[in-house]
Amino acid sequence: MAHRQDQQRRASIHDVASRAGVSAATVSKVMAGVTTVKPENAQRVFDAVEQLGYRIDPLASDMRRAKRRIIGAIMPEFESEFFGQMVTQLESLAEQRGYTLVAASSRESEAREKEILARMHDWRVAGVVLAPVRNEHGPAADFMKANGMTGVLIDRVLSDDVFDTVSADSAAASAEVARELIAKGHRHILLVGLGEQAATMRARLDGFRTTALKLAPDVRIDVVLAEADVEPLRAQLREYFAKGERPTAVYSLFLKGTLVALSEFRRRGWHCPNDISLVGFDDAEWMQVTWPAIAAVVQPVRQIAAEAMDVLFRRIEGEGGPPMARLEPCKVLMRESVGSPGSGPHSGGGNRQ
Amino acid sequence: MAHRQDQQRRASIHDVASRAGVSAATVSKVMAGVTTVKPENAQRVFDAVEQLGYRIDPLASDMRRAKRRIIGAIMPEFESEFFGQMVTQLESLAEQRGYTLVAASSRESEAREKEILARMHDWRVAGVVLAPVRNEHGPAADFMKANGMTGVLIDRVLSDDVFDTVSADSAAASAEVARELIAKGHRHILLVGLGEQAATMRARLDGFRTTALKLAPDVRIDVVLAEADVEPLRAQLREYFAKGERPTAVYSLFLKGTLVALSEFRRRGWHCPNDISLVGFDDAEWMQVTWPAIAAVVQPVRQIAAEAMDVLFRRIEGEGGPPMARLEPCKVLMRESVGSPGSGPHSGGGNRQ
DNA sequence: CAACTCCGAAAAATCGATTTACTCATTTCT
DNA sequence: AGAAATGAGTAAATCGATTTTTCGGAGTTG
Repeated sequence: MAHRQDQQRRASIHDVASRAGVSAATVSKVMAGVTTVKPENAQRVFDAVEQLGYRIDPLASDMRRAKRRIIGAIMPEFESEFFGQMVTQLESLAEQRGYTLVAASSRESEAREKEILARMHDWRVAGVVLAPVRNEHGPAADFMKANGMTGVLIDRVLSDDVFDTVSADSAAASAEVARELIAKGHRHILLVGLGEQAATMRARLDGFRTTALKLAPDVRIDVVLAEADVEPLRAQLREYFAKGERPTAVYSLFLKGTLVALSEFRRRGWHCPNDISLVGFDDAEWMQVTWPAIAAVVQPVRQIAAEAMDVLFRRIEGEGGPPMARLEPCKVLMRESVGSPGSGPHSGGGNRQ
Repeated sequence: MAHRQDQQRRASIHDVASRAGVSAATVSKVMAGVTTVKPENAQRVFDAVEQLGYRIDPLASDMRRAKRRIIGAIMPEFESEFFGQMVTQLESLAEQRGYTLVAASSRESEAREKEILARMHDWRVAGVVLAPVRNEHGPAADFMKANGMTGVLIDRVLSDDVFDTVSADSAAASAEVARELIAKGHRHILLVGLGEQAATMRARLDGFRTTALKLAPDVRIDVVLAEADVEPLRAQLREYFAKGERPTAVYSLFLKGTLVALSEFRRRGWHCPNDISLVGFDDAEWMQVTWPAIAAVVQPVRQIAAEAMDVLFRRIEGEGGPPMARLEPCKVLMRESVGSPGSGPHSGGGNRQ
């Protein structure tokens, strides 16, 4: 039982040492599980530890080593299920290896990303899991390279010449979406994306286009790409529909795009899947309880997190070799928001609002 | 310009000191902004700092003080918008004061909650923001009290005899929901909740019931309360409807309950608001883009975070006085999922699945 | 029996800052 | 003028561990 010290300062290794009648070095060895300690002394140490409720101070413990047992995680935001689950996973994996995870949100800003990184460098973190705002070529990755930091890039990346990367296999998933939509008879499809995340978006776009065109050379694929923010995307989308464009299906290349598409459908009084079909990259819990349920590409969060931490720790332990670029396979959940064109009333441009 | 040190170890305060031709103590004073330093020496220090790219090592800097400049945050989960926004806010507020936020997820487990707390105690965090899994009377709060930790409890709490608490004003919000539903003519309303979070749930429940009964003494209020988990709630809800119960409105007292209610409506082919009205405690981004948009109580995340950090730092700085229990007002967004009973086809127990 | 190797443990150095105590000069006050 | 107060700075102690070095004694060897 170890109470009674309460608010006063906690027992240090020296307190344990003097209580056990040994030196601090011996206590340190016992705690580290070194075998060259006389069993009798080890027992005295254990007893003292028990009586004083002693626990190693991780801060002091990390002081001497060049790399502290801290992993930094930088995510663009914490508000979505994807990054929420990602942080949960990363934290759990770091903890399993005796590391502390310090997570920070770059709030979709590259400037902040770099600031956070500098702070983590100050903390001398052993490694960083960076989900860049834009892609692998931003200032954050440069900073990491310039300062010789150990890290792994995830999510909005494809490959890098210095860091390992782990992301969802956007191209393959998009190809599958293409197969499904073409098979359902869609021949006029709108893709909605964000230009900033260049490589990933391109992979999703090309993955879709290549497969769609192969299966149906006559398919018409329109693309609405906003530069950086979501609101401009809404405006562009509105303009696109205002021109009278009437695709039979929309494939949103990212989560917020799915929200925007849905709300634009609402404005016009279009219902899925009768008036238009919808598939979104990235799944969310609500998508299966709404009516209709929204079809989505499910990213393998756990695998991405596990793989990222795996390769990160291998690098921390000094493993060499060229950086690897992992792509983890997604699942595509075709739900009610996808149907065949023309199977419903297809009410046309009625505007409800 | 400070590059060129790259992977080798970073400059320490002694490196700066010798380059500037002063002692480490002087460098420390300059960095801390102490005025009793000759301007000339201060300048030499600044120059050396610039040239070496020196930055204080927060770990070493914290070594001596009893309370490190770290704030711990423990949330039940990271996957929901509410806690995601909360962590983002808390991180931002901690950073503003020069503190580092270490966030951890208890994953809805009180056992884990206590483990995390023990680890944070090891880190000698200056303070903890705890959003308990259950309520303010769990083992985690006990641990904090037993060890004299500084902290503030948020979200699923009402008040405590030791710690300050900050949460949404559940009762007032629920009273407003009651007013709205009664005004719309509802006289048979189902409340859906989770028993584990006793006090908060009770506040929402009582807040609703009191006001509803005052305005319409003839109202019938049913309650389906699951003990701990969400799946049992689904089963109970299914059983409730299977009995032939047919309330005209459902008020879910927590987010997951809203999801469950919606999916049960789906199973039976009921649409909002024609067949049944729905209001949920806790808002989410998707709720305004689905059809119908789901009415919800919006919790004041920013205010809760700001108030929590405010009072926490006051306590860290030694402010005494009895613990305070803050309740922050919510907003109620009445959206399309709420209508008047009998205004639609009210199709009865049609089962789609 | 002296020289040598091992073992286990203690003493001391180290990590990178902060803080205390103390040393000279200057001022300031009486 | 002499005492006290202030200024500016340094050396050393400190925080709580880990790691390196040193040391005493037991056991081996020639």
